[in-house]
Amino acid sequence: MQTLKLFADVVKHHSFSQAAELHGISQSAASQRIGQLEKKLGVTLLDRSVRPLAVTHAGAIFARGCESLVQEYENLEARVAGLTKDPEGLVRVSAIYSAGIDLLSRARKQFIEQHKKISVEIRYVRPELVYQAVHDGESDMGIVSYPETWRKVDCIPLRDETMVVVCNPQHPILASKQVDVKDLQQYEMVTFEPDLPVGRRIREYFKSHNAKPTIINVFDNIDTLKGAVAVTQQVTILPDRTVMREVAAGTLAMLPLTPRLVRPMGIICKRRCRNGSAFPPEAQAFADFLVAHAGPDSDFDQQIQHDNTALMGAGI
Amino acid sequence: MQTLKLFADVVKHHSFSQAAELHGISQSAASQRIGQLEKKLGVTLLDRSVRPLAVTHAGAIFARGCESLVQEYENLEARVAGLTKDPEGLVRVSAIYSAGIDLLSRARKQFIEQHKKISVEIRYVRPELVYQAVHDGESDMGIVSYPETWRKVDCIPLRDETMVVVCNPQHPILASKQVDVKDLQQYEMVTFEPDLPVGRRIREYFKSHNAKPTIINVFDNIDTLKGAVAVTQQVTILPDRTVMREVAAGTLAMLPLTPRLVRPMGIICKRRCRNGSAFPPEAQAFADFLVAHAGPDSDFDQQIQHDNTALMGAGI
DNA sequence: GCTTAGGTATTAATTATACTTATTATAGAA
DNA sequence: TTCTATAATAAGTATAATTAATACCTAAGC
Repeated sequence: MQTLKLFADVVKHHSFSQAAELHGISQSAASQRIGQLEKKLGVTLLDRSVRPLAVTHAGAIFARGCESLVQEYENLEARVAGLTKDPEGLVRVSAIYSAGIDLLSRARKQFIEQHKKISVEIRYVRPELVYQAVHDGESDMGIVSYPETWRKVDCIPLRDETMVVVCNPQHPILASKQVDVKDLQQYEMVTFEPDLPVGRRIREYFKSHNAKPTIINVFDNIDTLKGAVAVTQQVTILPDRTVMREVAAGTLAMLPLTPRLVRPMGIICKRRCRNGSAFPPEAQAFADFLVAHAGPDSDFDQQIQHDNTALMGAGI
Repeated sequence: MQTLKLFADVVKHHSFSQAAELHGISQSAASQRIGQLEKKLGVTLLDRSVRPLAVTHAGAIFARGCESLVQEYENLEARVAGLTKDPEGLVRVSAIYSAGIDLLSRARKQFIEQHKKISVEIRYVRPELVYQAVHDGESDMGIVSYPETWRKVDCIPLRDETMVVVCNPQHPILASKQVDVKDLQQYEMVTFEPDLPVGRRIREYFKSHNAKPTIINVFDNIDTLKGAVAVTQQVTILPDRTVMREVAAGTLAMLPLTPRLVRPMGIICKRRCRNGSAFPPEAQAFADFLVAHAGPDSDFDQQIQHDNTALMGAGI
C-alpha cells in the first residue's frame, strides 16, 4: 500500500527524489521500490529517458488507480480506528414519506436502543427536498426511491421492494391469484403523482408493456392511496412491505403483479461520504445499521413475517 | 495488500490455519501478520478467546473493506498488465440521439485513428433502450443524460453540459444579454417530450422556480427542436454544445439561462465493469478516451472553440 | 563539444521485516 | 480431567528494504 502511495506521489511530482523526501526515505529506496513494482506488474510505468521523467499510458492509469486505492484505504483505516469509542451525537435524516412506514420508524427505534448516545432525527419530505437537504448539508443522509446519483450525491443501495396490486378485500380482481399488467385495464386505478419518481416509474412500466389502465386519480403519498382503495373499487400499485400490516389485518388485499416491478430504495449522502471520512461516525453507524437490517441480504423480512403472524395471532 | 487479503481470508474461513494454508505460509506467520495489522490500526479485529474465532464489529467492517480493496487492486493490476499489447476488437455503444451531435461522432473518429485495430459501433436509440441494451449485454456501454444507476448499471460521470436558451437570430428575446426562467413566460416555447429525462428535468426546473411558460409543442430530439425554433418565434432550451455550430453559422442564436441548468452526461456500463475485469479492454479504452476528451477536465471545449473560429473564419 | 547542475540507477553493507520450526497456552469436546 | 484442535509465543534464519556512496544520464549553458 505504501508503495502505491509512493508511486502516486512520484507521478504527481514527476520526481523520485521529491516523492522519496515526502515519504521520509532515500531517493534510492524509492527508485528500487518502483523498479520492483514494475517488475511485478511486468509493465513499464515510467519513462526515465527524459527529464523530467514521463509517465507512460499504463503508468497514468495505474497512478489514478493507486490514488483511489490509497484514499479508500485511508478512509477505511480512519473509520475502523474511530470505531473503538462508541459514537455519539445527532444524525439528521431526510426521507420520503413512504420510507417511514415500515423501514425508518422501526429501524430508528432499534438503533437508538443499541446506541444510547446517538439521537436520530428524521424529517419526512418530498423527494426533491431530500436531495436538496443532503446536498446542502442540512441532512447527513437521505432515504429515497430510485436514487438519482446525477444530483451530486453518492448512493448506497438499500433494497428492492416488490410492487404489488392493492385493493379492498372484496374486490373482484381477487378472483385470480396474480395480476398481469394488461389485466389492470379492466379496472379503475389510483396511483402516485407523475412528479414522484415512483409515479413516473409506474407509468413507464405501463407504457413499456403497452398497458393503458384508467387512472382515476393521483395522490402524493401511500396513505392516501391506501385510504382510497379501501373504500372504493379502485386498485393501486404499492410496495408490498408498506401494506403488510393492512393485509394481515384484513383491511386491504394484495396480489402479485407480473411482470415484476420493483422500487429500489437507497441511502443518499454527500459525494465522497460513502467511503469517505466526510461522513460523521454516528451517521456512518446509522447507515451501516440500515444496510445490515434493510439491505439486500437482511433479515428484516423475517422480522416482518413475525410481526405479522403476531398481529394475526392477536386477531388484529 | 497481501496482508489485507490474508485478513479477509481469515475472516472468511474463521481460521488462521486455513487462511495461512491458502496463502502458502505457516499458521504462525499468519498470526503474526494479523497481530501486527491490529497493532498498526490500534484496533482489535478478532476475538481469539472463542472457538472458532469471532470477528469484532470493527473487524467485520475492515474485512469488507479489505475485500473490496483487494478486488479493485487485482482489477487495476489486470488492466494495466493487459495494456501492453494494444487492444483490438469491437466496441458496441448505445447512445441517446443528442450525444452524437458534438460528442460521439468526433470522439469516435479521433479514437479509431489512434486505435486502428478497434472498431466502434454506435447505435442511437431512445434512453430506455440504452439502459436495456447495456443491461442485456447487447452494448458494452451506453451514453445517457441524467444517468440512473438504479437501473442495475454502473455509471462513469462524463461532463455537465450547460443549458442555454435557443432561438432564431432575429428573435426579440435577444435584446437582453441573458434570460431568467421567469422571462420565458413571455414567449412561446417548444421543448423535449416529458418522457425523456431531459424533458422531465426542464419541467422540474420550471416548477421549482415557479415559472409557467407556454409550451406549444414537444419533440423527442434536438434536431427537430432546432428546426422548429429556426423557422418560428418560439424558443427552446438546449445544451450549449449542441448548437455551437449553428450559432457560429448564424442560423441560430443562444443566450445564457439563469439560474444555471445543466444536463449531466454519463457513460453507463454493466455493474462491476467500472473497476472490474468484466469490461473488455477495447471498451475500457474507449471509455477512457471519452473521459479524457469529454470528461470534467478535458480540453474538448477548447477544440470546439477552435472549430468554431475556423468555421467563422471561413464565413460558414 | 565540453561542462555543469539536477536528477536517477546501481552497488554493497546494513538494518528491518517476515518466515519457519518448535514450543507453550487455551478453548471446547469427550 | 484429558484429549484435540487451534492460536500465541519465542528464537533462529531467510528475505527484503534501506542507506550511503558512486556511477550514470539528460538537459541546458557556454
